[in-house]
Amino acid sequence: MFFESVKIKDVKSEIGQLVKSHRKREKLSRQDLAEKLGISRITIQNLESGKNFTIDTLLKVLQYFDLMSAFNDFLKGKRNENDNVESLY
Amino acid sequence: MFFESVKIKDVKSEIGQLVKSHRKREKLSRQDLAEKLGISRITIQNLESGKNFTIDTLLKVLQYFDLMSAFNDFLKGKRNENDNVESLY
DNA sequence: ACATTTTGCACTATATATTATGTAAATATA
DNA sequence: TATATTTACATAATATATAGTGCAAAATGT
Repeated sequence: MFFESVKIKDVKSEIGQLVKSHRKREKLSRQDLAEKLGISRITIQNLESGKNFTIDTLLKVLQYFDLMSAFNDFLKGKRNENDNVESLY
Repeated sequence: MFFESVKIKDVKSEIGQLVKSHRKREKLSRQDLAEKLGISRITIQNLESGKNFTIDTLLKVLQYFDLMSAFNDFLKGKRNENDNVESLY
């Protein structure tokens, strides 16, 4: 019995799908979204197609689609989990 | 009445704190962690101090601290939420 | 107190993310 | 079908993330 591990490549692809899903939902072309974020359409293309990209690029996109606060909460939760591990015993 | 918005800078700082928290918990120096991930201590320093960095760097760290799968689930959840919005009505 | 390790912050060099542009294929629209 | 728009994939130039190094300050351990 073993568990398939999620690969870094998989997570980058998942991010790409997430962005594409939200972009399509608002009927925006990559060019449209890029202009709203002040970046180039090539960067959106790279992000959506699983290439490497910077955290700034990701956060600009999450911010535009109102996902940044949820992401921040996710991070806080994981930090608190960790901080409280030994204090539980 | 208004809500304070989370800034991109804040989220990057939160990531830095999360990484530092997990690293300290395992009593690793930045050099130690960097070697385990095959990157430089400078990159860990930049990540922990709120500078810009790449998604590859973040995912290597999350993978090491067993947070990558949870992050992937977070992304999947946000994609499914979006995909199901209009099909609900 | 002392020695050792870790961290913070310079600086420089290298690797690569980002941008701009062009072109062909794919998709959408009339 | 015909037209317009979007996307995929190159190339080349620029901006910046990453890496290597040195050194002083801070933290840690004995």
